[in-house]
Amino acid sequence: MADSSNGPATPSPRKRADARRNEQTLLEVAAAAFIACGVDAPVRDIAAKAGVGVGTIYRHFPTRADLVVAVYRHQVEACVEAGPTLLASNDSPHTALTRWIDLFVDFLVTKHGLAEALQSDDATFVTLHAYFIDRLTPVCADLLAAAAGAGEIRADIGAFELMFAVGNLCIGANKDPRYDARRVVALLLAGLRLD
Amino acid sequence: MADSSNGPATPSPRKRADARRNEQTLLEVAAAAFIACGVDAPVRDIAAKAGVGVGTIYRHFPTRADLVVAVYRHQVEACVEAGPTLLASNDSPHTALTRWIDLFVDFLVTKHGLAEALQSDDATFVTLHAYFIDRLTPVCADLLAAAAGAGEIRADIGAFELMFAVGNLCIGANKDPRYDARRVVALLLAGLRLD
DNA sequence: GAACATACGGAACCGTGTTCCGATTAGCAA
DNA sequence: TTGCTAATCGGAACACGGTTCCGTATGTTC
Repeated sequence: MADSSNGPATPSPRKRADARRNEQTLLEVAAAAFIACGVDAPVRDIAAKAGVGVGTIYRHFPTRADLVVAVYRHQVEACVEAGPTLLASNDSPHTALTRWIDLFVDFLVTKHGLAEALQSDDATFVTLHAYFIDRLTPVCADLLAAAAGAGEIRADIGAFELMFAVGNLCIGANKDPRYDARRVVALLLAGLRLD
Repeated sequence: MADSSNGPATPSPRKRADARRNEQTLLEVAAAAFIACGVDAPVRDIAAKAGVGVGTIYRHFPTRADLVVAVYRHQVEACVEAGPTLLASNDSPHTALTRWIDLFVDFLVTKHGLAEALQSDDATFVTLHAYFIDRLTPVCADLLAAAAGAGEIRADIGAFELMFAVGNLCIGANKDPRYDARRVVALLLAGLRLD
């Protein structure tokens, strides 16, 4: 579903040159706006900064989720690919799991408002949630299975549940210095250990 | 600050009779609306169901947080009082802590949208967050200190951080059957254990 | 029952997301 | 180069929810 539904991902050569240019500009401007205002950056602001009308945004990215996914796709895919790599390069699957979760947490924590958006009940964001789950849950499942197989962790937690929990723990990560998402996530992973 | 700032808490006899009546009606209607639509229930809806104008709501509860706090005050206070009680009635402080957190999780999970609101970056809700933290953090701190003192848990987590984390884990608790906030919170508490 | 303060209602305003259509322009063929 | 056509654009207009404000209504007091 990822690539078949939304054209924006694959800059098909059938598109007009100005359309491709606008799409590119929008991606850059949106990335900047997300850093500045979070993923809820007003549509009009993004349009204005990109020098286009709001209609142009909606034509390229029908929902906000489409835009967010387009902006962060590279980083999510990098995270997907890091899973097997970490598993191969670490003796302990639990270490690999921890490192991978760290990667994910780093990603979420540095993207202002992303973790919040992932849990927003706004219908616009269900696609976003689905994308993250679709891509990352299988990777997490492999890491979990490896760690459980090695007898390092209990086997009674699902990949979905873990991803969901970690995502939640990243919400508001930069709001108060007394809260450190990384530390709490580490605690959760510690709770998973068997020995 | 809790009682000095917002009249709604103390039904001062200086208020007009119709005002007190409206306030009561609003509390009841709001409670029902929160169950039906979550704490984001449209102001106009609540006003309409209560048979008053929107202005009346804003006069009694200037911010949404005021209304939410008024609706849930009793339950929050019950949670506050449960802390010392549990500590007294359980041999193991860790058990008391676990039970108390369970209470808190139950409260959040059954209040549609409350956990989300607690972390909303909407300025309207910072007061709500502050109220919960003000009331519950000290209780949690006592439980943590007792458990740490008994050597049952590590001492390197603050009450604020734990409350924050638990609150976060309750977000979206009823959204997907694969995610069980209670189970994940239990895992987090397990990660705290020393044994 | 008159005068006053208090409280009420809801119209109006504002900021955002979203839709829609007339104007514009890239791409192409003659 | 010029003219045609379809793809694309821009932004006005609409929808919706929160918030403010003030003329009106009503409880309260004397």
